[in-house]
Amino acid sequence: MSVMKKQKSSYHHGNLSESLLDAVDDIATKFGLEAVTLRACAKLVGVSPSSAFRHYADKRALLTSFATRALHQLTDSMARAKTDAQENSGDEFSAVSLAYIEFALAKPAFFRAMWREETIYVNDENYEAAVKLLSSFMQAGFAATIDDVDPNSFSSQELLAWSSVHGLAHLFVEGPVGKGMDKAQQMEMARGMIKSLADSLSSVKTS
Amino acid sequence: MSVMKKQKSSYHHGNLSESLLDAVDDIATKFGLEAVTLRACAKLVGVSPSSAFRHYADKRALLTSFATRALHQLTDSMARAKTDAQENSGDEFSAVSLAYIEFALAKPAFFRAMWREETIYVNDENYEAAVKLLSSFMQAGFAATIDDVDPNSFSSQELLAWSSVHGLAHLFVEGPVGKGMDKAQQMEMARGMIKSLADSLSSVKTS
DNA sequence: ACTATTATGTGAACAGTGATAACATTTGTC
DNA sequence: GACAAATGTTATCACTGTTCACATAATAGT
Repeated sequence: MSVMKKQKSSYHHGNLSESLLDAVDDIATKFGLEAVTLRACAKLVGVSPSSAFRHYADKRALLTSFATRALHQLTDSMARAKTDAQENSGDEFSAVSLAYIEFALAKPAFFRAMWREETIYVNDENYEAAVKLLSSFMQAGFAATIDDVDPNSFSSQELLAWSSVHGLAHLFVEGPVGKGMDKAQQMEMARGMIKSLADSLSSVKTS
Repeated sequence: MSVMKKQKSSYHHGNLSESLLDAVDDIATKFGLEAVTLRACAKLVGVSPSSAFRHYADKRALLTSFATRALHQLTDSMARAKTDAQENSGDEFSAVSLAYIEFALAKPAFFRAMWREETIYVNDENYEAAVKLLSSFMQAGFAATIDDVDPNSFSSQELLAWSSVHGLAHLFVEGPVGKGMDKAQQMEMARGMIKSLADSLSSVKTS
């Protein structure tokens, strides 16, 4: 749907830069990130291959935009989980962590695209802002200031929290963990790990 | 050195399959994993591009072998750290964990190559065996049986340990954590997180 | 309303990529 | 020494990202 080519003028597309991102989305979802090719995206949108360069300096810039969008999707999902937990008086930290892992399982190609230094421009300001916003949510359970989060000033506990949640997500997506399992089993595994994490963090806190 | 072309017969190379892995090593180290191209490897070894296909079914098979070798290098490094800790009566678990992260920082391209489902054959038996061996070392601090480690039967605490160490390594290599820091600072950060991890695990254990 | 300028899309090319197949050379075996 | 298997080469293929000259459309200035 979102990738449909505009029929109006049949020359100017009208919204190509965004539609190309949708095409990356489609192809990455269906055939994996390695299958994302500039020509395939252009064909899917119904446009000539070279037209992409009017909107993105190169393929890497396109993938950077896609990664940025994926980061925002993940952050939105975490934000939803957080407010849900607040309303239902659940554990915010667990809810946010589970959302992180659930996203990786649901959209593995997106998760891969987010963290790939060699294929995106990690110094792009939008990308950096998206990462910063995301990382702030992993500090949410620690009453940190949401604004102005510096990935280098994480406390040991906060770093442990992000690392473990991120690490499990990555081991699910790229590694051997939970390989033959279905999503429900994997999420059960994640719940177990997060429980251990939350228990240990609180026990450290109160000690 | 290790990539040098044999001058003896000048037709048959003698040890091409291994030398190609050395070439991947060299190029990945110097120019990153994305720069690893079949032709570049062949040229470095001093051989025609198509000769690689006598030893590897395709590029993905070559990268799988390389990933497997990298996994063994990491495992060796962890094993060394473990025996060192034993001899010096240090903390085995911390030593092994630090070796994991140190490897990722020293050889980021190798670490990337290890965990990339779309560019290697994750069901290759040698790769699977190497992963299994590696994962067993992350259970080392928990007095688990070293043999016959099943990545799906990790306890919550064991999973937390592997996930957090792996996650931090990955956030260092592909993510925003420790970006402007030098290796010493990054390792200090890692020590902090591992300390938090070890503390919390032991506090859970004894509670 | 008409034109000039800018924005956007096209077509044809380029070098570099993984891969294949027919051919060449060496090594090993009887 | 002949023959077969293993190993390396050459030529070629389709496909990739990218560029450049050109075509078309949208917009601004008068």
